[in-house]
Amino acid sequence: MSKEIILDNNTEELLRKHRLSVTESRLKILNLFMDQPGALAHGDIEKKAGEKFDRVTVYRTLQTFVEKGIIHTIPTADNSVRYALCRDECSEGHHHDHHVHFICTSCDTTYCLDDVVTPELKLPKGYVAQQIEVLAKGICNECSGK
Amino acid sequence: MSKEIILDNNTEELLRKHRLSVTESRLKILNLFMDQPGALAHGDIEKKAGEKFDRVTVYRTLQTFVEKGIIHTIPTADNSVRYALCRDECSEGHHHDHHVHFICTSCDTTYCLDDVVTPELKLPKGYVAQQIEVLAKGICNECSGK
DNA sequence: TCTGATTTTGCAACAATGTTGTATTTTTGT
DNA sequence: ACAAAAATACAACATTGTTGCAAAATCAGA
Ligand SMILES: [Mn+2]
Ligand SMILES: [Mn+2]
Ligand SMILES: [Zn+2]
Ligand SMILES: [Zn+2]
Repeated sequence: MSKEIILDNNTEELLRKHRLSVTESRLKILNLFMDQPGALAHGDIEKKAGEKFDRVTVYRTLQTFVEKGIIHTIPTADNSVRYALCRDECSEGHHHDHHVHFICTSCDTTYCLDDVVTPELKLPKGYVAQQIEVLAKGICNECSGK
Repeated sequence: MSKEIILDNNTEELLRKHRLSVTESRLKILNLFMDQPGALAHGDIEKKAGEKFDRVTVYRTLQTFVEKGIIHTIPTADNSVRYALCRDECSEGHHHDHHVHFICTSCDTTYCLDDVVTPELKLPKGYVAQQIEVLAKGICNECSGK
C-alpha cells in the first residue's frame, strides 16, 4: 500500500513538473511506463488500461505526453509506433532522445539503449541531417542469457 | 509508344526473374517505382494506380513484391510505411538493404541512400544485433540547392 | 473549503486503413 | 487452343485513428 502511494507521488510529481493536471488516467498510464523497462505500443496500453478508460483518452493522453516531452515515439519496421519514457533532458516541444533503440526478435521487447548514442553519418553532397533514428533488431540481454 | 514498350519490357523482365506472373497491376505499380527516385507510401500508390485497380490488389501486390525481394519497406516516424525498389542483391526471403534512408522535411521525399552503409554499433553486453535500420531526417539534395 | 473557470473525459459518430473469403477473370505452360 | 494455376475484384468485416460535444473532474482563487 505504501509502495503504491510512493509510485503515485512520483508520477504525480512528474505530471505537475510538466504543468499537467493530475488525473486518474494519466497516473495510470504513466505508471504503466514506470513499472516496466521497455517500450509500450498503443495496443499494449489499451489492453492494460483500456478496460478502465476510453480508447480516445488513451490516444489523447499519449499525444499529450509526447508533446510535453514525457515520452517519445519509436518507429518500428512493422508500422506500429511504440512509446517510451524520456530522460530528464526532454521538455515541451524539444526532445533530446539521441539514443539507439533495440527490438528483441525473441521476446519482442523494445529497449531504449540510453547509453548508445546515434552515430555520425557521412551523407552525400547536399543532404543535411537534422535528426537520426537508429533501430537495431536482434537478441536482447535477457534472451541471450538463456 | 515505343518507350512504353521498352519500360514494360524492363518491368516484365524483373517480374519474370522473380517467377511472378506478369499482370497489368504488377506492371503498373512496378513502373510507378521505376519512374521516380524516392520511395512510395501505400497511399501514394493507391492514388496513382488505385483508380484502375482495387485497393486489395495494391495491398497484395506490395506484399508480394516485398516477399520476393523486389521492394523493401522503410519505417518512418509517422507510422506510415514507405516502399522502395531493392537493388539486385535482394531475393526471395532475403533482403540485403543495408543502407541509410533519408526523409526530407521540406519536400517529404524519402530516399534510399544506397551508398551510405549502416554504421557499426557498440551495443551493451548481451545484446546482439541482427539488423540495423538508420533513418535520417533533414533537407535533401534538391531542396538545399534552392 | 467552497465556487466558478478551465481542463479532461466519455460517448457517439465517423474516416481511414488493413484483412479475409470467394466467385470470376487472367495468365501460364503444354 | 486448352486445362490448371494464379491473380483480381468485390463484398463484408476488423482494426485503428479522428473529431465534436455534453458531462465530469480538476484546478486556482477567494
Ligand atoms: Mn528511447
Ligand atoms: Mn532503401
Ligand atoms: Zn528479448
Ligand atoms: Zn527535399
